[in-house]
Amino acid sequence: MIEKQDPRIAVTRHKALMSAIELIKEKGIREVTYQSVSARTGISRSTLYRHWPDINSLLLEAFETVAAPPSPDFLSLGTLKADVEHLIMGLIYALDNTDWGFVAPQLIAAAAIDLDMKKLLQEFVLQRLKNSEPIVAAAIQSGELDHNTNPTDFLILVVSPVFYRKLMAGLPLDADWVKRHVESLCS
Amino acid sequence: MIEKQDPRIAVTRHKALMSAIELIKEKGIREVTYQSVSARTGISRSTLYRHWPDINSLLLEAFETVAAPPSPDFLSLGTLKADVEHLIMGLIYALDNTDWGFVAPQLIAAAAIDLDMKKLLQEFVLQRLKNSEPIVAAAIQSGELDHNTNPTDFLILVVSPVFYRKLMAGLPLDADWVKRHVESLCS
DNA sequence: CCACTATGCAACACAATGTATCATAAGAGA
DNA sequence: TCTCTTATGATACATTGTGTTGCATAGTGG
Repeated sequence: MIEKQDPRIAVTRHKALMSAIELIKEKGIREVTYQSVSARTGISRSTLYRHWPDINSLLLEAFETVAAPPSPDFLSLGTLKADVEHLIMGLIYALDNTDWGFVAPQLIAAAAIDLDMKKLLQEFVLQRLKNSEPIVAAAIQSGELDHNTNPTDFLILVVSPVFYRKLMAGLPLDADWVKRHVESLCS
Repeated sequence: MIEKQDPRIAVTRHKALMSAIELIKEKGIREVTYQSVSARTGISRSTLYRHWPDINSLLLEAFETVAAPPSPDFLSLGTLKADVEHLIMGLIYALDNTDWGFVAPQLIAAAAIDLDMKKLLQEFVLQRLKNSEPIVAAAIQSGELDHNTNPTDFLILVVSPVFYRKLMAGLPLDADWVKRHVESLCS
């Protein structure tokens, strides 16, 4: 049973959330205020207060919007090496080009402080890992991976260096590194 | 040539920075204001403004204080497996028990926005990796690792899953996992 | 003891927060 | 089309935080 409601609500909420995401990306959560969102969107402050009782709830919903459930479709490319490379290339692209990529470090920080944020981030991350599990299953099937390989462990071994290099070490994620990395995991 | 200066300055700066670190740990950088630091320390706002012209410079120096250069001493335990396990256990301990551990996610977020923060984080991370390179060198010497193993690549493979599990996936870092992880990298 | 200066205090203009009231404009239903 | 409902915008207000300044005080070094 879907309640019919004023379409203006959806427009207002969407505009405010998009604006919050932009602000998070560009200046960090410190700069996300009722004032700044109001100024960017033209939505009056009083309206923002009506929709979100405090800034944290607005931030949480903005993060939720970005961390929408990813597509679970999977089609093996034939070899483990190809599948892993495809997974990594997709991740690198996402980190450099999508809202999720820019917002992720801010969400990591928020998750360290706030339990709701922590839950949101964890569920998103675990869902993504789960979506990639067929890669491991296929490789076990074909004998490329040992039959008692832990899918989560293996996938984390694949993706975690990407985050580490990008968010912490500031090391390049170029084709050369991808090749080395894939080689070291699928030999 | 060391300038002799009023010892009160050092006391004031130290108290303020410690307070800022506490606030970062507990509530995130959003809550670090001249007001909150002043309230916690008893230092008057005007004094804080004299030492740091804006909040970002205070935050940066607080992060610098936490990310002090780590000890570069290394002594091999005899086997690669033992050295890697020691490295990981130390990292897990630090993440759970030191200022650095609690502040790291906030610094990751700050680094994604601010260039100075980025530089600070990267230099710290790269220095830590460098400090652990003797582990790889010793293992190559003993034949436990291939002679053309890239030290940085290998060490990132070791430590990045710790950060991923702790900061993103919220997965346990218990003895069981450490054993599995070490086993999968040093076989 | 004196000169120096780091700190604390008070005052200020200004901006942001959080709340409330009222008028208006847009959508829903007949 | 007309009316009822309600989401929004405008305004006002008390409160809190920011950024700055001037002055008094108290601790430091010579």
